[in-house]
Amino acid sequence: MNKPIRVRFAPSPTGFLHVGGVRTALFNYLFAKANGGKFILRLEDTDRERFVEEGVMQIIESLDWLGLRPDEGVWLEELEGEHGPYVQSKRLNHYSSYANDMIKSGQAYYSRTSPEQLEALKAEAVLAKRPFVYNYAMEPDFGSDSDTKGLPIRLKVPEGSTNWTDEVRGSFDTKNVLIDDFIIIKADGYPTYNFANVIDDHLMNISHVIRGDEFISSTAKHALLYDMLGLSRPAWVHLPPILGPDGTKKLSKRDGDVNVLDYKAKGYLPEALLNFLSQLGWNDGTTQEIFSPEELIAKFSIERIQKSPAVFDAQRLDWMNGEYLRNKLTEEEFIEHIKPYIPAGWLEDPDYFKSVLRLDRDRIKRLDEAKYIMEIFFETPIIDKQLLHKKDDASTVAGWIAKTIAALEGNQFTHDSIEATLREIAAEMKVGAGQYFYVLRVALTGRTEAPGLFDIFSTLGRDESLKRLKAVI
RNA sequence: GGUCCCAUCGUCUAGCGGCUAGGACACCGGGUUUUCAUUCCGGCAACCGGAGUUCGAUUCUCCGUGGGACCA
Repeated sequence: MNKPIRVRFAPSPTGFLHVGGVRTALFNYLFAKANGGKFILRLEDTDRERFVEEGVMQIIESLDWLGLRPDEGVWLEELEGEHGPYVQSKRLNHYSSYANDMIKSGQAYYSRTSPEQLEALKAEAVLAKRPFVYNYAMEPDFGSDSDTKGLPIRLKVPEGSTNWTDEVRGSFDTKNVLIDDFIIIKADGYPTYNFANVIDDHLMNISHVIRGDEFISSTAKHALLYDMLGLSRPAWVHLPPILGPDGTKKLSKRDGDVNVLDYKAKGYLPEALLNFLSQLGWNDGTTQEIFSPEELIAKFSIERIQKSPAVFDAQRLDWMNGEYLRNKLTEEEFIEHIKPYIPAGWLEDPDYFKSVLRLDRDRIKRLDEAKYIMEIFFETPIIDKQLLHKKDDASTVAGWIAKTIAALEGNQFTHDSIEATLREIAAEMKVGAGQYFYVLRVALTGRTEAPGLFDIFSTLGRDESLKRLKAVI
């Protein structure tokens, strides 16, 4: 009785995979894995005008980075499966075969309305303030002309109504008079989205259609198609939209909803991004915030998918990424992750690199920040004199630094010995530690934010530290 | 213009008739620290409005308002 669980992610390669698409892919993936089902990747490329060649590889690369590997369908090489091909442009024979059958049975027809006539009909409807719903009665009389070449095929929508159930929103009931005789095969011979989608989901044995809620309004058409073809319907699961930061419109490019590979470039971990996205429109009902991919699979359920939209909050993503960076990686793993973001030369002395990393690791929220944060330990900083003399005049500062150099020459140069010496000097000069240490920090790093001062000294070592101090006086 | 969907802190959300409406991000204080970050403690902050149902509504129903999606 129960159909095997088979879900698909079916993007159109019209651009790059973006955040909304990833969330859809993720929920499909989680549902499949949670139920021992199959996750299928299908490409909907019948919109030839908007097709982007690189789009296909970008989608695969993105899913691969995220670890959302399909069980079946389009992939780098090896995948595919018994229901292929998984690219719609290679499945044209299926669509025309179904369409022809529907014409024979009178469920569909070749439409002879010209674009001009169509426009006129629309204008008429607008003028009469009536919704425009195309139907068979509007077809022009074509007499004995039986040439059907280059004509689009329309569905002949029957009377009655179509109802269907969404697993998260409940049932919908649409009067068929509101559904127009939509085109199923375009004049160029390609199927429309609505048609190809249904045929493929049927042929590929899809049990659950999990997709964005922008498809709710076309689902009645899909349900109708299944019924007319006598096919059993899948379960529909529509996901709430992800809105941009101001909450008034869908997340767009302007809000950072760009190629997900940009998130990789910026140094987000895939686990963190998935964790974050999993909470947009779903939660497990507890106060848990951090979920490993395995936990998500174990806990995911359609019942807990939200109805209301979610706003994409980049700050929360940054926080979560920081959590992963700090707590979910071993030192070795962290180093592996950070490599692409830093100069290779920094790793020449692994022990030194590790000692720097231990000071800076908790400060890194995104891997692309690592270079800036760590570079003070690998490159001679440029000192802004204005910054150096911000709190005290140049001669005072020079005096402090000279004294510091002298005192540190013979120091053992451990964190504690440096601290003892510097505090002694501060007391001796009757200068506040905050003021004095500020100057040393700037002299050493060129910055006002950095790790602890004594850690900087001891990590840099005596030679480098003194060299930097001497350079500013 | 038509059809449909949604509605708890600024944001992600818990709640499924009776709670001081909970957690997290952000923000603001304070401790730790020489600074930023980390960390710990504390604080600010929400049930869109109006009817109805009910002994009792954040929760159920209806209307309104607001936001969104699709089609045109």
